[in-house]
Amino acid sequence: MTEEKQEKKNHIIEIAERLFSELGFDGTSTRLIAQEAGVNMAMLSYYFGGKEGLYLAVFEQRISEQKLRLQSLNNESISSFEKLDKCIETYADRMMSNSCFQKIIHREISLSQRTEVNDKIIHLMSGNATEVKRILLDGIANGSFVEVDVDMLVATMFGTKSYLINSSQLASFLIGKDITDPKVMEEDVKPRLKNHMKKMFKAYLTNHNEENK
Amino acid sequence: MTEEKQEKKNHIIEIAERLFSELGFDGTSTRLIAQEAGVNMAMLSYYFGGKEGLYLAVFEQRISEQKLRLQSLNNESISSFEKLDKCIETYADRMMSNSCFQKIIHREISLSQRTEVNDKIIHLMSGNATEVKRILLDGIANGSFVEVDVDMLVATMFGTKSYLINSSQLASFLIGKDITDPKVMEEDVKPRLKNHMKKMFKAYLTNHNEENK
DNA sequence: AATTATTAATCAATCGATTAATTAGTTTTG
DNA sequence: CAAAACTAATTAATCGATTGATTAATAATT
Repeated sequence: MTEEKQEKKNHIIEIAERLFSELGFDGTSTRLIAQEAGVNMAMLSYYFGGKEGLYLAVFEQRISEQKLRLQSLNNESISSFEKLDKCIETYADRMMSNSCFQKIIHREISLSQRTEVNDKIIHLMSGNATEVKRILLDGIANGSFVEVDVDMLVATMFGTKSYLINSSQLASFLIGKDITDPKVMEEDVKPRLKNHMKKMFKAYLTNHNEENK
Repeated sequence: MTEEKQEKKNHIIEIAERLFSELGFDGTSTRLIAQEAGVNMAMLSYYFGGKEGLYLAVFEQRISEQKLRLQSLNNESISSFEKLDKCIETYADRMMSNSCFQKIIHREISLSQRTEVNDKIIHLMSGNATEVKRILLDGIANGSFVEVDVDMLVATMFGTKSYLINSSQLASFLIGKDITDPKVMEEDVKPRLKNHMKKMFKAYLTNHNEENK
């Protein structure tokens, strides 16, 4: 059955994604993946052409879901502040789910090898960064926002979220709760992150009392 | 010679640090380390007891330098704003150097294994986070700062810097320059990061016009 | 002479990948 | 409709390569 086969492939991808995120690419053996997925090791090559192919399949699977709908957001006729808020909202919602994939992406970026996967990631992520940057630049151009270092502000936006996901052990210590617990993440961390980002960005982007120096 | 031996050990550690940061722990073979360092492979076990021991040695080497002198800063009798500025300054200076080690640390945290190394990192990094948190809490307590979500703000501080270092490929695209170039990093990125962080933090921590809702 | 440092060679273990054989499922054919 | 032929899916076993580690022999230093 075609759909049955696809289900099995998806199951393998799901397992592989988790293991890759926990153990890294080199740290995850095909034997372990096969064992955890409950399939024969040869199936990985049969389905995906090998370990590298499976790794790529994980990205193919997620990368479409991952594309933020910021382009359409940027075309809406709403204020720059509303765009920014929606952007923060969307990003936080998206990023908190599939944290496994986020970890893989982040680790893959920090290494500088495996160029095929790397190129895909860079293309995807840089596209997102560009959209956020445009919202900020537009806001500055139409006078809604004060002039700030846009690049650094984008780094702050992505970096803050990234810290909570990728340094979850540290963040858990900082907050005093186990961030990896989905309930804590959803009901505590996510709302606080959204609120924090919105307030801080607004305060910074409307701050007029330090024009000199 | 004891010092000559120590020099050789340090040289190996230096090479290993770079390779671990570029290729990851599992992705770096002992043969490659020995080759790059120009020593026999057996020397790694002879000196460090094995690959894991060498990995630990990298941390032992760096972890002392890594400890920020924030405790003393916290005892100085200066304003909360000055403390915060100095904190940002110190952190940016420290973090931009030895970015290799920073990458290793970050990757090690995002994985959740290799517990001995992990514990050391968590202990070190959480200590730093606590100090920054205290500066912010003190500032709020004495009325210098507006009440904000301190934990999230600490995440922003560490996350922004982490983004520039660990996602340097993305950040380079964002900024339009090669961040990995030390000259660019020192003369462009670092000053901008410091300036950005100081202004944003100040704007956020002195913002009084949105108390409602 | 005795301890330390260094080398080349080799160890077992594990890696990803592939093979040949077997089962299951589908299609063709009488 | 059912037997045969064929294709796809799955398995166990094995492949060569590479891994980290260790050995026994040699060189250097004390």
